[in-house]
Amino acid sequence: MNHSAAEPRDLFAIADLASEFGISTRAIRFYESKGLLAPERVGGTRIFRRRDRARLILILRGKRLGFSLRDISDYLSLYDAHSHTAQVALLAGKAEERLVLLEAQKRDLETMISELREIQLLARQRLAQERTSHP
Amino acid sequence: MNHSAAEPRDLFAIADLASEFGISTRAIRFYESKGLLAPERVGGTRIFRRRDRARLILILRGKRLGFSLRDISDYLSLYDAHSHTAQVALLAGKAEERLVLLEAQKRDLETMISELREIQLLARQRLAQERTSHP
DNA sequence: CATACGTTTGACGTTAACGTCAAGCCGTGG
DNA sequence: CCACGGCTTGACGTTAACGTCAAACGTATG
Repeated sequence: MNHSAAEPRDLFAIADLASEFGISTRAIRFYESKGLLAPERVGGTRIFRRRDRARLILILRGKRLGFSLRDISDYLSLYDAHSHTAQVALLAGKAEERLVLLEAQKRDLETMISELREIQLLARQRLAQERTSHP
Repeated sequence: MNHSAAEPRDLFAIADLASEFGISTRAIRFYESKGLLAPERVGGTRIFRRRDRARLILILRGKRLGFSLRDISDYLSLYDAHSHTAQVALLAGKAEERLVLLEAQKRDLETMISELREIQLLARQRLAQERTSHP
């Protein structure tokens, strides 16, 4: 019997992660070149462990949030132990700024959607009008 | 006595709009080159009216929302009368997609902020610990 | 052994949305 | 008249985040 229940893998090739997250191997190598990842090597080949995979997940979340790789790099370094409170506060500040932005965007977008709905309504009315006037 | 109460201006130079909205004149010319604006000309000089100014406001809102100039162009054309319902529906779709995205981002960001707060808490504790162990 | 596959590095290309000159036109003030 | 400020077009530069080859290597397989 196995000591582990789920037995999650610990070793990944670059293509494994690429396909799992729907990104290119080029992107992953690019992140490494920017210092966001540091997989081990066997010969020349990159070997990724769960830790690297976790970092990649954080990277992708950061990207979804619209942060630059530079920002994400700073963020990741907070997970690497010796984070200074000042640094953390700074990043938390950036995150909150962006949250405020997001909320404003959401309002803008809701405005936009209702404008579109109104235009749509008018267009539909126009169509109906044309049909009744050209029978 | 004037027939208008507020008497809003109707003619603007490119620099007026640029400074009003905190963008460059280059940007405005760029938007025109992409067909998003079509100010009148007096000689060679662009003259913007309220209508152009209104379009610029829509452009900037679109940009805040992360839409490409191409998307914004489509959106603007909806205001130019003959919008087809299909087009409107398509853009409303895009807007809603993005709204869903924004809501997901907001959740992601809230997660991120609480992570940062936690890291900050740990860092503070570590600092306090160091102070008591090195008096 | 041949070939096929996955991997590597390196170099160059790409896209969007402007920024940054450069050179020239135009009307005004002194 | 001449300088000045604001406007014009045109051309080239910039940045981020990869994409797209190319050439070479290692290894597993028939």
